[in-house]
Order: sequence, then structure tokens, then C-alpha cells
Amino acid sequence: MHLGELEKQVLQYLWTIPDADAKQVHSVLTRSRGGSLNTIQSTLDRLFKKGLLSREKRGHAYFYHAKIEREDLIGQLILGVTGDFLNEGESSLVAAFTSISADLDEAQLKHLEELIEQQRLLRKDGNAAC
Amino acid sequence: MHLGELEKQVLQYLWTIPDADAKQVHSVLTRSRGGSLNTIQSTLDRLFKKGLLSREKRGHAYFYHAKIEREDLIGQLILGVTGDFLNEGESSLVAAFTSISADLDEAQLKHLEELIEQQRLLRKDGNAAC
DNA sequence: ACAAAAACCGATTGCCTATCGGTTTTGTGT
DNA sequence: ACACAAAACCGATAGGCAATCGGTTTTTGT
Repeated sequence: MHLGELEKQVLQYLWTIPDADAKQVHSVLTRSRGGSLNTIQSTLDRLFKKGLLSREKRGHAYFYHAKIEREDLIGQLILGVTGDFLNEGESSLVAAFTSISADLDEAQLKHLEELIEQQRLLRKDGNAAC
Repeated sequence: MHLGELEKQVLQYLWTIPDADAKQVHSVLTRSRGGSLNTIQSTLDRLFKKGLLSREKRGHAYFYHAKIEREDLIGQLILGVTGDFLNEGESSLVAAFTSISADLDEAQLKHLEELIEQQRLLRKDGNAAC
């Protein structure tokens, strides 16, 4: 999946204001980038068709809502862009770690370790619960 | 940066055979997908212009060589596709971990921990050496 | 029922990859 | 030096997708 520039901005907005119609999105984004309301409408529609937004009619307008969490989209984008390069049983995260880890500070390394540990616990609990 | 389907295949090939001309690449890829030599040539050229390949003329033909390691490209693609969504000081890896970690088995979790530790050591050494 | 608001439709532009025919350039062997 | 072959190079075309927006149709509140 590929996201255009405007699509990203719209998603960002809907992660902060999790429920908005085209008019609202437009009134905010127009300040930094101009453009017509129609453009926002078709972008919202495109995102809806891509399954990234849900919508519900309230009064005149559709109100849109991000159907996917920011972190999950990031994960999905990573898988999409790296998938073709991975070998059987290889993970993007592990493959990319060496190249990206230099950007991480100690706090982030530590955070990652905690997340790993947390993931392990989650599994034990998950198994136990079943 | 965005890579097309053929571009990915060409890169993959040049990671296994790290020095090849258009004819060679074509003779291999043509089996699975057909297409003319010219198509391969322009794809190699596009990758060259994108800075992903280097080339050197030997005899009649250019010989191409991947300028970037697979892991580094994966890293770069990840940063490219997630960059717009990250907050200040946030890392794609950490942000995506929660969403992706479920795909990892224990061996991979362990591997990741080792890489983290390795990264720490690298820093100490790096600092000491300066 | 009417007016306003928004959705919907269709066309256009711009960018990029893939594709390939045809021309020009460049090596190589004699 | 020259001719030939091989490859580079150029240009055109098609296909896909995001962004853009004007105009028409549909929907909704009064």
C-alpha cells in the first residue's frame, strides 16, 4: 500500500481529532497547504476505500474515523515495503535493526528491551488463558 | 523512495550475484517474467540514477553492483515510509514493535536482545576509541 | 417543497514504473 | 583505420495512482 502526501496529513489529523468531517479537516489543512474542500473529500474517500478510515453519516456529512492505530499502520507499512526482501522466517525488525539501531539512544534501547520482555509475558499469559 | 516490482527483483539478483551486466540479469529474469533486454537496461539505469547501484564499464557493457546492503536498504525503506508519522525523537522500530512483535518467535526475540546488547558495546568501544 | 449542504462523478494533471523500437555510440578484431 | 557487433542511449507509449477541482445529483433540515 502506498500513501500520498495529503493522505498522510489527513490520517495524522484524524489521530489527533478522532472524528471529523471533510469540512473540519479542510478548514485545518487549508491553512498550511490550501486546496479545495473537494480535494479533501476525495482523499477521505480514498482512505475509506483503502480501509484505513471508517465513516458514519451524521446530519449532512460523513464523519470519518481512523480505523487503524498509528502504530499499527506503521507496522503495516513496514511489512509492505520490506516484505519482498525478506527471507523465509525473517523479520523486518530484526533485519533492519543493525542498520537503524545507531539512531536509537539508550532510553530507546531500554524501551525496546522492555517491550520484548512484555511480549514474552503476553505469550505466557496468552497460553495460560487458553 | 519507491521501488517498482522489477527494480526489486533486479536488486535481489545483484545481492546474490554482486556483479552483472544487463545481459546476465536479463537472461536470468527472463525465465520467470519474460520482457526485453531493453527493459532490464533501463531498470538498471533507473536504479543507478537512484544511487542504489554503482557501475563500471568492462568491455562493451556496464557491470552493475549493488551499492547498498540489503539490510541497509530495508532500514532506509522503513525510515522513508514511516518518517512522516514519527514524533520527535521517536523511532520506527520502537513505534512498530508492539504491532509487529507478535510475528516474532522466541529465537528472534532473543536475537533482537543480542543485537541491542551488541549495539551498546559498539558505543562503548566507539567512545573509547575517540 | 425548497434551499443549502454535501456527496458523487468525471476529467485533467503530474509523477513514476515498465516496456520496447529505433538510432547512435563504442569496443574489438582484423 | 575500418567494419561489424554489441550495448548504450533516446524517445515514445501505456498503465497506475495521487491530487485537484468544476459541475451535477442527492440528501437533509426547516
